[in-house]
Amino acid sequence: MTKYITDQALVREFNLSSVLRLIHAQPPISRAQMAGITGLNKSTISSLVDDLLTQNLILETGSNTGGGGRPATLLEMNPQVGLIIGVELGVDFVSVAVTDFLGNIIWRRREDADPTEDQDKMINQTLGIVKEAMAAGKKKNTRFLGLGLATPGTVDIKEGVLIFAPNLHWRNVPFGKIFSEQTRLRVFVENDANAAAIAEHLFGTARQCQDFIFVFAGVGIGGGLFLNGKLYRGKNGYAGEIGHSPIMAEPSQTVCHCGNRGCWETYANQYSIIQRIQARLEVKRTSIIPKLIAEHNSPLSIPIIKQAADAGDREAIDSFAEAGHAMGQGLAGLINIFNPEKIVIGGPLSIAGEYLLPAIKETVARHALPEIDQQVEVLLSPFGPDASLLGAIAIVADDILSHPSSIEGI
Amino acid sequence: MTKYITDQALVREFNLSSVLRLIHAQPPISRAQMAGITGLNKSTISSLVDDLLTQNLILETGSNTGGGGRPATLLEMNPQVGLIIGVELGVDFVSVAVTDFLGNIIWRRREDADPTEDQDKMINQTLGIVKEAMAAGKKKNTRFLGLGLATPGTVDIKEGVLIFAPNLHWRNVPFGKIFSEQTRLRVFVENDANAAAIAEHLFGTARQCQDFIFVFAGVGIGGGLFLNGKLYRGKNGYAGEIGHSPIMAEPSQTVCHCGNRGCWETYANQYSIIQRIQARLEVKRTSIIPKLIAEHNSPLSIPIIKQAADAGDREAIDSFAEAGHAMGQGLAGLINIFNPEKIVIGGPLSIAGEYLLPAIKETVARHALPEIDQQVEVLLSPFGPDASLLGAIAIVADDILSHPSSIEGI
DNA sequence: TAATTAGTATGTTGAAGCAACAAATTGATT
DNA sequence: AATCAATTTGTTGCTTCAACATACTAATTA
Repeated sequence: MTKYITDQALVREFNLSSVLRLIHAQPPISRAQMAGITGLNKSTISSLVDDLLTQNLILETGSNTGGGGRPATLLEMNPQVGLIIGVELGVDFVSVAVTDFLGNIIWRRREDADPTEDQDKMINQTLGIVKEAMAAGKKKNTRFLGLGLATPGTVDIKEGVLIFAPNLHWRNVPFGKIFSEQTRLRVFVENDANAAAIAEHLFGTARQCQDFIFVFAGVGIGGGLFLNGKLYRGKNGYAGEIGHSPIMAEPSQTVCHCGNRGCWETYANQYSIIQRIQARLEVKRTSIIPKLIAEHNSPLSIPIIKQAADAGDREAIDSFAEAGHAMGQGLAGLINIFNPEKIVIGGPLSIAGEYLLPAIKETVARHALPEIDQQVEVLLSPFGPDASLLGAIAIVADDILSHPSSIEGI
Repeated sequence: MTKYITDQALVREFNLSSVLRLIHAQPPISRAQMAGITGLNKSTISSLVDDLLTQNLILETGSNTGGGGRPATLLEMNPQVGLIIGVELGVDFVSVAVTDFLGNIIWRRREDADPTEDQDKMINQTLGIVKEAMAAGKKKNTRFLGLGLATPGTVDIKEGVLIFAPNLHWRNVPFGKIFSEQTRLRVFVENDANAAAIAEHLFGTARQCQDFIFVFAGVGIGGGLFLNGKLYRGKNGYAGEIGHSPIMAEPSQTVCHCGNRGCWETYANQYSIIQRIQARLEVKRTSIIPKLIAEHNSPLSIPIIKQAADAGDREAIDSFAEAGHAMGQGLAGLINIFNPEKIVIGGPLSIAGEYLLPAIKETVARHALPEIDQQVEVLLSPFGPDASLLGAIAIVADDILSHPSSIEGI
């Protein structure tokens, strides 16, 4: 439903949030600069800044004695205002991190996990790590601002319930309730790709960016759509299933788990790369990959292929390039549809980004409409495979940036 | 850039707009009901409604003596507040309409035109029709609220300039300047599919709908993306080029004018249907279409094929179904990406909607992810081939709904 | 010392809330 | 049938408080 402005308190909250986001996005910044940017009166800005200083959300840090006139007092975020806990539930692992308010990691742990085995077991394993995280954070002598949880699947973000995650085979899991009862923290739950998109907007490579798409490349290919300056979730929160669009490729398509043939994600997910390598190795044996597999004593994986590519292995490099071309074809379609400012690629596959990106860009340029293609920047997430973990952090920070006075109650 | 709330006048304007849109969307409605819906105080609503009554934007119409208690005074839009002129520049025609504030058509005219011949000539032809429209409107003894112009291509809506229209081969045409100088009216310019989407939201089948996609099917296939309750234009206004996504089809693809093979729009635009019919007629001659072509003494066209289908002609019906299947494949991809509430199909091709829609729905159901497909409604625009003409009207009405006090100056 | 820019203090404006009230109806009670 | 309580709608007058305007002080450069 549409949001209506009601009383003056909401106006205050809105402007407080605008000023805080401005300081967050373009630090350091002075009161006078912000008055210019926002159109708000100088004295109003001063009053809002006073509030934020009182709440310890921001700091006065030095002064800018640039041109003539009185030097400006510069303002920045206060990273120490409190800690945030982020949890990423992956398809075969759990990651937990503790960060300051700016997303700087203070503590982290990652464990393998198997969601198909037992749901309660995996949740308890996660809760165990979270409790360690809290113990580590408590040494910092500050408070926790909240806990964010990113998970594949559809999420009812208001209730904090995972509605349906096909990859985990989970339905209706009340993460919000479970984690807030166990930690006594405010808990936010969000889809992994959506969360990662918010992380890029707040901490990453899409700051200031109103229109971009985060592409989560891993077991499947998912998307976080950040449009008109906010996340787009669709009618029921399913928006962003970009991996099941067809691409133009040779007719011998494998059947996607969605039942169709030709889906983009069947050509460019991590298994497709592994299969491609395996097929190549059966024909040709000049690769160093078999040796690496033996050394690691583990099945073929993206990190191993990456290591081979780093050593100059042709098979590895070519396979990544093939996947990059498939990815580029899918992206070209998205670019035509969205005319985005940026495409940001993250997730497990992005550790091989340096090998994928040239192929991606080349294919995008060939298939997207030239007028639109010239406007878009295709980038790798600075968080790589941790994009959703940082996303879990980001959804907590984002809530505070939206409602600055809410932290009074914490 | 982000919109900042500044002074109380903006809050007033915002709430005035909220109340006006509510009356527009759910008439008739009482002050008390609106207080409930918006959360604004009863007395605030009364004050806002007084303003709108003074401006003649709304009317008190009867009272609702339903349950116990004092009967409510019901409010509706005042269609007579002023007239709107809409102009659609098509690839081979010009349409002009005069409507009241609710989009009811009072006068209209459509003429064939050839944009490739001479740009000035086509603009003068259009201006001529607009002047007739104004003469017709002046008899109604009311004012004009503005003129809207819908055109294929990319538009700088702030400056009212058509940046680039590949189908017309036009670049940098300052429609806003030209038409406001010639008519002395406020002029709004918008892309045809975007305008049509706004028409669906205000007057058509997507009222109240926050997330829907308008599909303009004609010479090409374009999209108007209405997301999170507002139009999404992308970084440079190119968003909505949905027709160049590939679909899964037999490998013998024709080359699209964009240079790629396999584009959705090459399988489902109006020429593709005409070609399909021609190919069938060369093989088989039991169709009534050759007879109809002779009767009309004009080349094969969608209306003729439609007429044949109405008469039960197999070739016509089957060709529409084939196009519908292609359309359904393209829509399935969009549905996965957007999880929209509705898909609304309009434009020239939609006159054959009754023959296309069953095939579209069947194919969508087969190719979209079931979870998402169950949420979407695929509909025909009630305005059919006039969707963009009504769109031109709608962008004027929408501006007034957004800024109710702006009409004081008209 | 003048000019310039940053930020603050004080009083004003006005949008919306609040609470009490008036208006118009229904229905139960006398 | 007349009356009165209950209920819902809409208005009036007063209060609150967020932002503005303007005049001020502060701190720097030339």
